Amino acid sequence: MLQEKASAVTDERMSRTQTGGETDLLPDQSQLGLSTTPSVPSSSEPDQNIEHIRVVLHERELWKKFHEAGTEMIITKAGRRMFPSYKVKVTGMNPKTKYILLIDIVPADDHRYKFCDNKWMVAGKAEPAMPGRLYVHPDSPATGAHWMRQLVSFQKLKLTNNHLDPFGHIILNSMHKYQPRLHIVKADENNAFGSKNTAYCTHVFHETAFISVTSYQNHKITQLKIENNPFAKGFRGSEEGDLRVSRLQGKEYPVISKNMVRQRLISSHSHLAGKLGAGVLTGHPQVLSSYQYDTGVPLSNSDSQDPMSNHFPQSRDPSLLYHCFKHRENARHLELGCKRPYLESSSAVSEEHYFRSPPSYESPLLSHPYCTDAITSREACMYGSMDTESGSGAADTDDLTNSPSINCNMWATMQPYPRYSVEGVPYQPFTAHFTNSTPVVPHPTSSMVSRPQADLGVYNSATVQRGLPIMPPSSSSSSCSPAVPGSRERSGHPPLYHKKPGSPLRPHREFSAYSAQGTISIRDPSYQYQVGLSSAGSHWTDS
DNA sequence: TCCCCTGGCACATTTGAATCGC
DNA sequence: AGCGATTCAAATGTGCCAGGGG
Repeated sequence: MLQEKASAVTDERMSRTQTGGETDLLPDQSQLGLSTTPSVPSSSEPDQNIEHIRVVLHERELWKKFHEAGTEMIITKAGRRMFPSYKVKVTGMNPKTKYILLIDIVPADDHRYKFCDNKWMVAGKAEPAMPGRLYVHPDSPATGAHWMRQLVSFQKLKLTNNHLDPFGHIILNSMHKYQPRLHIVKADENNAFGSKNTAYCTHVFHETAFISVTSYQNHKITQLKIENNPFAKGFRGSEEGDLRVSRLQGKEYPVISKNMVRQRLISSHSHLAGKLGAGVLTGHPQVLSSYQYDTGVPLSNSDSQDPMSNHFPQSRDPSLLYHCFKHRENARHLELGCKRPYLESSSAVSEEHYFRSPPSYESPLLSHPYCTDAITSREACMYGSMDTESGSGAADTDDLTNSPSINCNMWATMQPYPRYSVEGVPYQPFTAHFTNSTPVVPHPTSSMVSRPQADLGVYNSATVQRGLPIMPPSSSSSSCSPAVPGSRERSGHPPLYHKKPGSPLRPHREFSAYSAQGTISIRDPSYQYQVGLSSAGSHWTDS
C-alpha cells in the first residue's frame, strides 16, 4: 500500500516533469544540463539502471547568478554552510531500490587564486589538497521513491578550512577553486554496495563550482548572498539603492547604507563596551569522517587559458557528464573504508554524514575499512534500523527502516583535472566546459582502467564516459560507469557494510558497525561513515 | 605594508520545548 | 490522555568589522 503510494508520488512527479509542470524546479533538461540517459549497456534491470537516473539542480538560476559573478563560499574554522545550498531533484530511480546520495568537493584545478582589481587571478600553485571528505545525505540509504519524492537537500553540508577539523566538515583550502559533485550509489542485491552489481553515478553541475574564501572578496557575491540568503536578511537594505559597500570593493562610488552606519556604530560601541558576553563557538559536534583523495592532484579542467573576467562567462548550455560505475566480477575492488569516529560528541551530534578515508595514503584499496558512529540528529529520521533486512531490498517509501548496509569498498577516488601550468593567467570563470577536443580521462590506476576517448558517448553536449569511476567536472555533467574494472572487492574481504537481517522497524536508524567482522554501526539518525578511496596512484590524464 | 585569517558582534531564521485549548 | 496550535527561548546561520599574524 505504502509502496503504491510511493510509486504514485514518483509517477506523478515524473509525469509533471515530462510535461513541464514543474518548470520552476524541473526545467527542460536541455536547459538544465540534466543527465541524459546514456546508452550504457544495461544489465538486468531495464529502465532501472543507475545510468538512467536524472538529476536536476534546484535553483539553478540562482546558482547561475552566483556563477556568473564568480561564486565564493565562506569557509570558517567552525564550518560554514554553502549558499546557495546544493539541492537536486532526482528522477529515474527505481522506486524500490535503495540508494545512497553523497557529495564530495574536489579541487577544480591546481591553482591558488587572489582577488585583484575586482577580478580573480591565478596567484600561484595550489596548496596540497586537504583530506578529502564525503558528505553523505542524512537520509541515506533510502529508496528511489524516497529520493524522488522531494528535493534532496545538502544544505547542512559545511565547509571548513580547519585541517584538523573534528566535526567531519569538508576541508578546503582558502582561495582555491572547487567543484562539488553528487554521487548516487546504488545498493546491490545484498543491500550493500561493493559487490559486482553495485553501481554509482556522478553528477557534476559546473555552475556549483566556487572559490573558497575566508571573507568575501567580490561585493557582487556579497550582495547576492544578502539578497538571497534568509539568514542574511539583517544586512539587507530597507530601501532601493541601499547598496552595501564592502571595504574590499566598490571603491568608486561608495554608498553607505543605513545598515552600514548602524553596523559601524554598533560595532564601535561594542568594542568600547568591552567584550561582555563573548560568544563561545558552539560548534555542532558532528560526525567525523572523510575520505582522502590523491593529494595535490587537482581535478578540474577549467579553461584557465581564457582571459579572466570579472564575471563568470555566461553559463553555457550545461551538459551533464554522466558517469556511472558498476562493479564487475573481476573488477578490482574500490574500497570505501569505514571506521569508527575518532571523535564522538557526547550529546548533540549533527546529522552530517561524512566519509573519510583512512589517514594513510598508501594503498587505500587495501586500507582498513572503518566507520564511525552516529549519535543524534535533529533531523527527522526517514528510516530506521539497519538491522532489518529481509534480503529483498525492496522497500516502499515507508520501508525506509530497512536501511541497507553500505559497503564502502567500492568507492573510487575523486580524481582531479589535468594539471595546468598557468601561472599568472587570469582566473577563468567556471566555464568548465567539457569538450571532445579536450577530453579528460582519469588515468588508469591500480583499480581502474582508462578508456580511449573513442569509447565515450556524447549526450546533449555532455561527454559520457564509461568504465571510469569519476569524471572530472568540466561542465554540468553526469557521469555514469556501469562497471569499474577491478572494483570488485578482494577475495576474503567482506563488504564493509552489511545489513543485519531481521531487525524490527524503528523510528531511528541503527546500523551495524563495520568492525573487524566487517560491519559498521550507524546509529540514530545521524551516523557517519569513513570512507577509503582507491585513490592511490590514480590520475587524470588527457587521452 | 599587504594579504589573509580569526574572533566577536548584531541580526534573522530555525528548532524544539513548554503551554494551552479542544 | 491525546492531539494540534501557539508561544517562547535557545540554537544556529549570516555578513561585517577590527585586529592580528605571516
